Amino acid sequence: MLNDFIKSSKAISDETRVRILKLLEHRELCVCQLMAILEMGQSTVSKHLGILKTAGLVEVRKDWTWSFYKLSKEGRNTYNRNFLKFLSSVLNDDSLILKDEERLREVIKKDIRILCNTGKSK
Amino acid sequence: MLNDFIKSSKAISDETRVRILKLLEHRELCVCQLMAILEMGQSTVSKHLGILKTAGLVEVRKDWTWSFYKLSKEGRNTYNRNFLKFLSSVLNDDSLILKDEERLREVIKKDIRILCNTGKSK
DNA sequence: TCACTATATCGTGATAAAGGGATACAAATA
DNA sequence: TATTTGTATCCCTTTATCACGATATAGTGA
Repeated sequence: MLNDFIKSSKAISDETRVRILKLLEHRELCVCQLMAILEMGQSTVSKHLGILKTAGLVEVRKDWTWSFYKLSKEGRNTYNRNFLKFLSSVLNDDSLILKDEERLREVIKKDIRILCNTGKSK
Repeated sequence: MLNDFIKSSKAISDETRVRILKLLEHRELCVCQLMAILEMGQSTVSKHLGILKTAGLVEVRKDWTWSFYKLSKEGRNTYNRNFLKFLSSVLNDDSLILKDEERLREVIKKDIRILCNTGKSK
């Protein structure tokens, strides 16, 4: 109850996680794509996704070896739909969010196998 | 922009502050009344109120020697009205929130001068 | 089976936040 | 002026959070 609410609001009260959620409003993304857009390490991105998943704000779909994350439609947590709806209505003209969307467009042009390979070690 | 959003969401992602905001939905309250309801130290309550005020979620009215806090109607921060509206629609049947409201009813029965005197030292 | 790849988890150091005691301050009172 | 009162601020300790490197795991392909 209160704990669920706190968990969700803590989840959305981090810049990186808000950026991720705003990106996922456009389409599902895997970890390495998010790494490329956010320019952050793999463990960092993965942990943030874990927090969002634990809060019930996103869900995962395994495809081949990739984990594709997307905004959760239902959400076992009552508040999540409201949080996500609220979030979708704001920050759409924020400069950082716009820059992320710009990078998103670049990233999805590329073949995911090449992107993820070059994204990490050789 | 993003920073304002993060600041507001951080402000509401703490149990004590959510309890305060839910109490302020009913009426304005001074620090010592909140101390009595929350059973927390004066500095703790004051600090939380400071965070809420900085985020623009509450505003203060000085009356005599008391600082009465209430939910801010306008809010320089665009998101606050939405956050407060959202908050008012949830947690109304949470057990802790209900208990706080119970205590609120007891507290507002008492003369504020007596309450605040006994609330602290001697 | 062995190596590779994408992701998850663990451990760590740095930073921030929570709670509370002590102190500072401003307004009211004596 | 000295004192009291309500609140804000400072300092300290404990706990949480962030970012990252290193390691673990699970699935794929040879």
